[in-house]
Amino acid sequence: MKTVEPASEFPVPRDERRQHTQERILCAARELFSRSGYDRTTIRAVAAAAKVDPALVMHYFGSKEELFGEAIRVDMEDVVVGPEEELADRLLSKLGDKLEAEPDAQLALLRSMLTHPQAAEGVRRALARECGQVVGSAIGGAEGALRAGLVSATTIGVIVGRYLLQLDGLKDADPKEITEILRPCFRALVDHGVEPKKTRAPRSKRRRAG
Amino acid sequence: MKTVEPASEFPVPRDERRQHTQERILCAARELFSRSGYDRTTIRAVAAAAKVDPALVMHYFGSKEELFGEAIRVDMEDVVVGPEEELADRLLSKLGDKLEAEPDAQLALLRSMLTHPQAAEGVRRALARECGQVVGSAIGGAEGALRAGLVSATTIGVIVGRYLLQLDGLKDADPKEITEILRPCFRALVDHGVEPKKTRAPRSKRRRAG
DNA sequence: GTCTATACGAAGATAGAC
DNA sequence: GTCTATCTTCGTATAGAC
Repeated sequence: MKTVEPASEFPVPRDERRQHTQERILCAARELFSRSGYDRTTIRAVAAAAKVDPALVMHYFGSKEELFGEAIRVDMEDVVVGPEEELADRLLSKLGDKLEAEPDAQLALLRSMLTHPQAAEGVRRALARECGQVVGSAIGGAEGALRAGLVSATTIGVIVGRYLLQLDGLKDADPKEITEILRPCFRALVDHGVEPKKTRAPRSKRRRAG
Repeated sequence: MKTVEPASEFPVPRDERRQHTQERILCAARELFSRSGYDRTTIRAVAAAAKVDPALVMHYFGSKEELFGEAIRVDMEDVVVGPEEELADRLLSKLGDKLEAEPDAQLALLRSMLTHPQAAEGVRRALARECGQVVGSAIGGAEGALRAGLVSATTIGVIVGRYLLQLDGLKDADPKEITEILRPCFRALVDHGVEPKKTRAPRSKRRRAG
């Protein structure tokens, strides 16, 4: 099979074509990986979806693992810092973004996170980066880490529940409404030792530090 | 390979042996399915772990799919009902049980829920059964379903984060502490239209029904 | 650079000996 | 009832023609 080309009208730069082809393969790979997970996605299927030869996929990416590695690479360089008492809202806002966007790139990662070690590691890293700020706001380090873990767990649970498990009340819900309902939860998880401002004190009894 | 037997001292009832062997296979299957997921678990590996011949596994269970179906079957007949204002605590209590127990049977189901449709359906059903009570407590049906979905998502997120993803602050945490920190979250999610008793009113503005 | 053909291995499933 | 041997299919990966 040959890549569709307009016979030979005028010379398209090879590098451009090549890059375009690679991108199409990657796009197809993301699509299939995100839909079926790593194991059930075959090189052949990716090649077919990208309208190229299977061997070409191997030629470009070397192996299925490397293709997967490229497909799940998602640049996450947008950790916004800010006042501590707004941390919960910042995290919620980021969750809201993901709920609006249907993050196709991230779904490939999430779909395989339970069965593919590399994907699991990627998720752990992404979560640690995003929710890591929660740790610092703790009184004792251990509880801070736990709270960060719970924020991570909630975030993952919502995205997985919506896009992957497609839970009934969640899959068609309005992202705005989701984040609004979750706001008290995030605040309760994040704002513990922090002085309450417009939010009421989340807990009645204090916990000992350490 | 033969199943280890004491030469032939006295006749062990065949049905008993058979049942015992089946149980050993199922146990090995659960172990492997929960560790590696459906796709990466092979009949051969299950047979080896159970110290039986691969063909015997097929003989007993018919196919890999059916074996999986048996392995993930977990009787969940313990939906406790009770006063509505304690619903959040009941749900938390059940979550606490799962966090204490390391539910080996359920992990097989959870591990494959993102890549195996049958497992996904099983999880959806289990969650709906457990968290379905939340729906009824809503003012408008849609928001109730959403809240039930969010409780489900949180629950799944915590268990997945602890046992499967093994998130740092979560994997070694004390279950008691986890549920205590989550309590305000569950209350905020569940107790919305409900008259607050010992818990403060979770929201200030009312929502229109329908 | 692109594609055809194929090697190589592994897995699920089956047939039939004992 | 239990196990050996094998069939079939399908996956990744490679070698080499054009």
